[in-house]
Amino acid sequence: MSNSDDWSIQHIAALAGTTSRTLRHYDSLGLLPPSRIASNGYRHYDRQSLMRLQRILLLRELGLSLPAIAAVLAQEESATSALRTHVTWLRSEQDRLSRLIESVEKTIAAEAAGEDIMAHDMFDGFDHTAHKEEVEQRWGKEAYAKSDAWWRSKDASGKSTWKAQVAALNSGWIALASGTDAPASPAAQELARRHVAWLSSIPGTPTSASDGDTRGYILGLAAMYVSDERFAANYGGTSGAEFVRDALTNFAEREL
Amino acid sequence: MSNSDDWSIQHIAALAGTTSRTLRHYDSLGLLPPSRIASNGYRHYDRQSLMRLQRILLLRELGLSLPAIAAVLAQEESATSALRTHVTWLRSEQDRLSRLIESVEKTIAAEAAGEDIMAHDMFDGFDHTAHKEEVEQRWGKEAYAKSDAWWRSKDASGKSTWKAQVAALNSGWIALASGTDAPASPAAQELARRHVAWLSSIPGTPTSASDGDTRGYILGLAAMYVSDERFAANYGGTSGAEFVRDALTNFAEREL
DNA sequence: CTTGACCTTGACGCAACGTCAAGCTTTAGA
DNA sequence: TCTAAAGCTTGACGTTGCGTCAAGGTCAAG
Repeated sequence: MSNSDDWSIQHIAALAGTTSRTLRHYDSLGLLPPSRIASNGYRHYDRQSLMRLQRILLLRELGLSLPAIAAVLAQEESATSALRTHVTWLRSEQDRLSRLIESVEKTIAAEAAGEDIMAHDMFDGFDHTAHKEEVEQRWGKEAYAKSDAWWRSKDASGKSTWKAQVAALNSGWIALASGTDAPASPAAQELARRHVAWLSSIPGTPTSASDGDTRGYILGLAAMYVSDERFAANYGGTSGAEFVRDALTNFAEREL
Repeated sequence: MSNSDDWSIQHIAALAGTTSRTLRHYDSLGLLPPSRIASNGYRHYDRQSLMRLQRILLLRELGLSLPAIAAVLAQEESATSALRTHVTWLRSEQDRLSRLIESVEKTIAAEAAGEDIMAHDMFDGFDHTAHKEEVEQRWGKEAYAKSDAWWRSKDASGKSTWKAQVAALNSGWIALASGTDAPASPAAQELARRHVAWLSSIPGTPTSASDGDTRGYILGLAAMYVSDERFAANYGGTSGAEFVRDALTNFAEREL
C-alpha cells in the first residue's frame, strides 16, 4: 500500500534506460499513455506502464518499427509471428548488404585494375579509339573528331572516373552473364538501360532521343560486341559478349 | 554542331533512369546544377551534366550518402578511399544485422520453449513462486501476497509476454557469460541495468528509487542466483550464474 | 483560343526521436 | 519567506532523400 507505484517521467525513464522525450513521443503516438496525469499536467507511470515500456523497448531493440510494436501489443498479431516476419526482412536486408559489398569491392578492384589496364589503352582503346572506323563510317569524320577531342580533353582524374564507370558496367555484365539470369530478365534489362544511358554520354554518338537512329546504332554496336574479339574479351569471352548483345538487342527492340 | 547537347529535365532524367524531382533535389543541394537555365526558368542539361549525374547515381547505388558523393566529386577524397571507408561501414552493418537476427531467433525460440517449460512452472517457479520465502522473510507476507496476486491475475497472453521478457534476459546472460566479455564490461553492465529494471516491474520488490534498500535487495538476489541450483540452471549452470551475480553486484555497487 | 504536356517554386510527409525554446511548478536552501 | 535550481509542460525545427500534391506559368498542337 505504501509502495510507490507511481513514478515521474524521468524516474521511469531511468528505470527503463530511456529518455523522457521518448516517453512523451510514445504518449503522443498513443503507444504508451501515462497511467495518471496530475492536475498540474505532469505525467505519472505505474508498474503496468513499466512493463509495457519494457516490452516496447525489447521489441524495438529487435528492430521492429513502432507501428509494428503497437500491432503486437494490441495482439492483432502474435509476437512470435511478428518476429518471424521480421527475421525474414532482416535476412533480405543482409542479402542486400552482401550484394552491395560485392559491388563496392568490385568497383574498387576495377578502379585499381584500371590504373594498369587502362594505361595500356584497353578500354579507351576499344570503347573509344578502336571505335573509330565504325563512327566515321556511320556518322562521319566530324563526329569521330569531336568524340576524340572530347576524350583527349579530359584530365587524368576525368579519365579515371570515366574508367570507373566503364569498369562498373563491365563487372555488372560479367556477374550477370555468369549467373542464372536471362538476357531478358529485369536485372539484365536494367543494366542494358544503364549501358545505353552511358553510351549517350559519349559525344558523337546518336543517342539523343531526338535522333531517330538510336535503335540502329545500339543494334549495330551490340552485334559488334560479339564479332570483335577485343570487345568480347572485356565481357569474359564470347559467351559473355553474347549475353550483352542479347540483352541490349532486347532492350533496344522494346524501348527504342 | 547540330548535335543536341541540351536536354530538358525530364529527358535527362529518362536517360539516366531517375526522376526530375531527384534532379531538382540535386540542384537545390548544389550537387548537380543545370548547365543552363533558360529565360523561362527551365533547367537544361548537357553531356557533362549527364556524366556527372551518372557518377552520382553510381555512387548512390553503392550506398554512399549525398554529402559523401559531393565530397568524392569535389575530390576532397579519392573515390577509392571513400569506397574503402564505405565498405567497412557496410560490413559493420552486416554484423549488426547478424546479431539482430540471432537475438530475434533466440527470442522466438525462447517463446516457443516457454510454452513448454513455463507450463511446468520453471521460470515462475523460480523467479516468482519459489521466490516466496525470500520475499516473505525480508519484506513481509503482505508483499508476497501482493506479488502472487499480481501474477495470478495475469491472463494467458500476459503471462506469455512476461515469459518472453524473462527468456530474452536469460538468453542475453547466457550469450554474454559464454563469451569473452567480463562481468564489468559495458555490455554486461547494460544487461544488468535492464535486469534490475525488469525486477522493478514485479510488485512487492523494493526497487523503487525512493526505497533505500534496493541495493541490499539486488546484492542478496545476486548471491542467491549462485547458491540456488534451480536458478543457476537458468543461466547455464554455476559458471553462468556467477557471471550474472558478478555483473549485478558490480552494477549495484556502482549505480545504486 | 483551348487543351494538354511540361516546367517552376513551395511545402508537407516519412521514422524516431534529439534538441532548443519559452514558460509554469515544485522543492530545497539562505 | 523569498529565490534559485530542478523538473515538468507544449511547440516546433532538424535529420535523409526524395515522393507527392498544390498552384500556377510556358509552349506546341489542333
